Amino acid sequence: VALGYACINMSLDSLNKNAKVTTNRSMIKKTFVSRGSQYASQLALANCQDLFKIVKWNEKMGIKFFRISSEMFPWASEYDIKTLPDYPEIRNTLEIVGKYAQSIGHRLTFHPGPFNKLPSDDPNVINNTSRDLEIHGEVFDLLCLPQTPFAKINIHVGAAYDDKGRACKNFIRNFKNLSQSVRSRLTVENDDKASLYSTRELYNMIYLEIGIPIVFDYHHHTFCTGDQTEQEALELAASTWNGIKPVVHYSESRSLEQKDPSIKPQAHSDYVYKYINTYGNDVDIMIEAKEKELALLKYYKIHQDKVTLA
DNA sequence: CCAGGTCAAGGGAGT
DNA sequence: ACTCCCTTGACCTGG
Repeated sequence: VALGYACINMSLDSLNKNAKVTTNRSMIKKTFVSRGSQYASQLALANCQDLFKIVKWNEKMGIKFFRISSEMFPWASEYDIKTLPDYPEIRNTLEIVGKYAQSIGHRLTFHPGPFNKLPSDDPNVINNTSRDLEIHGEVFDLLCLPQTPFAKINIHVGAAYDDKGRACKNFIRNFKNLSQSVRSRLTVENDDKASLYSTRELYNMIYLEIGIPIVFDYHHHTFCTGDQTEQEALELAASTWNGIKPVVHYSESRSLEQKDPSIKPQAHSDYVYKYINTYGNDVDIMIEAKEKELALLKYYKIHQDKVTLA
């Protein structure tokens, strides 16, 4: 069981402005319009170089699991990465990072954003979604990571349109048009509202049709159980990974942590406190907490007697 | 240097 | 019809 954290390293990101280490350099549209992919290239290269620093920092701390930010290439949908002025250096950097990560057993994953809507009927939406997913596949290929869900690209189904059966059929049809680079890595995650997809629904409507693994999210499960216990849903999801170690997501309620009922219950806490019960299953746990690796290390400290980092 | 306003995308939910 | 929220806050401007 490896513990992981997502996208931002607080320890390195909160250094002073010139020294900060981050993979999230970005820009608003106005800046992209005026400065274009030249500037995007600079930001992307700096992001890739800092990814290496984060992975090395993780290794030093004993952490073996990290979610890469989808903002590494700002405005990536608007250009071809291979045409960037810094492409040779970017490619070289990513190859070094990925091979280093593989050599030390450090797992890297992606979680593209909520605008990816594979169930859509709108060809423009499908184009945008495919484009975004393909970029994630391309970056994993540049990192020389395996075309398996070990390097997962995890998304939500994304829509129900009052007809989950039809939505999932669309999802599957559009899935089949994606490249091998994406299809081989794609996973789906259970949702945090009853109107969307429980683990059981993902199993029946997605996994049984196309065999892609399910990421079980503990916190989401409490809002959308599909009439399964936590253990049942976790084990159903874990059964879909076909030899690759499953990933689960863990977070706790911010509303309870901050003792503020006005915060919506789905929001994530700064830290996590409870022991994460995996019911004896060998899984990697992505801890989704606002304080990132600090939350991970604190969790490890609290539960040191029964938890290992990796 | 800082706080406050703003920011690509699609869908769902609350107003 | 409008606004906010979501993977993951970060960018930019005006003071």
